[in-house]
Amino acid sequence: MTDLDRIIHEPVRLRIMMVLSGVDLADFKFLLSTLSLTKGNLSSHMDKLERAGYVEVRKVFNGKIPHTDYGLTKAGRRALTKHWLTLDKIRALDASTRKPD
Amino acid sequence: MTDLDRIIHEPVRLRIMMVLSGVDLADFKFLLSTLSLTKGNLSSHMDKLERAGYVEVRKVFNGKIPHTDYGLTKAGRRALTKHWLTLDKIRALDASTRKPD
DNA sequence: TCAAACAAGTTTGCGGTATAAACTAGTCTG
DNA sequence: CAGACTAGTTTATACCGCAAACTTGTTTGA
Repeated sequence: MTDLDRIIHEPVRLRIMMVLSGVDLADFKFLLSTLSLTKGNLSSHMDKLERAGYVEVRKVFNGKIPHTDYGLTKAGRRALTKHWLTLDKIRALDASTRKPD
Repeated sequence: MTDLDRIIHEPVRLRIMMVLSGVDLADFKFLLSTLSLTKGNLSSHMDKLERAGYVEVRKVFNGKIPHTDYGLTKAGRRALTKHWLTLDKIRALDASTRKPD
């Protein structure tokens, strides 16, 4: 009940997921500059999110230049919503474990 | 601004901090059963929190039996409050990065 | 034309860490 | 006094985040 999904909980990925939740698609460069990450770091996080089934990757060519877009999947949106609910529960733990007077 | 303190962010420690924030002191056994951890796991997390200056450890003898109590320090309470504020900011990221229509 | 610079990511290596199992130091019980 | 119990601590392992180095291909300039 208070179990956090570590795929999403990782600070960088939590921010990635939140940014993606606000748009339909975001490309690599946009995420890179929005979140101030190195390319390697972003790449490996996106890979993890894709393997988890939380983001969908769409690779296309704009003319001759490769371009990568990312978007949340349904499962990703669900998992993100659930994650915040779980955090809310943890946030309420102080009251629920306080010893009675 | 959206930088999370990894000492606190770790799921088990976030729960430990929240439980401690609801009481003056909690002992090892209480935390162990409340959070369903192994002793080794709890011990090393408490060590990390102590080194970070977020919890204070009080070791006493109840008769001949050793007893360990933990409580949040002022710095610990401050850091925990700040952590939730930072999470609130991340939670608002979807709105702030959404592209204008 | 062909080398140097650039673009868009991916792979690799390193340092750090969460976890449970094994251990420690001391106490109680039969 | 041997074996079980208490209350933790230390150790070993397997995983993981991060930046640097690499890859594959394209554009520029001399």
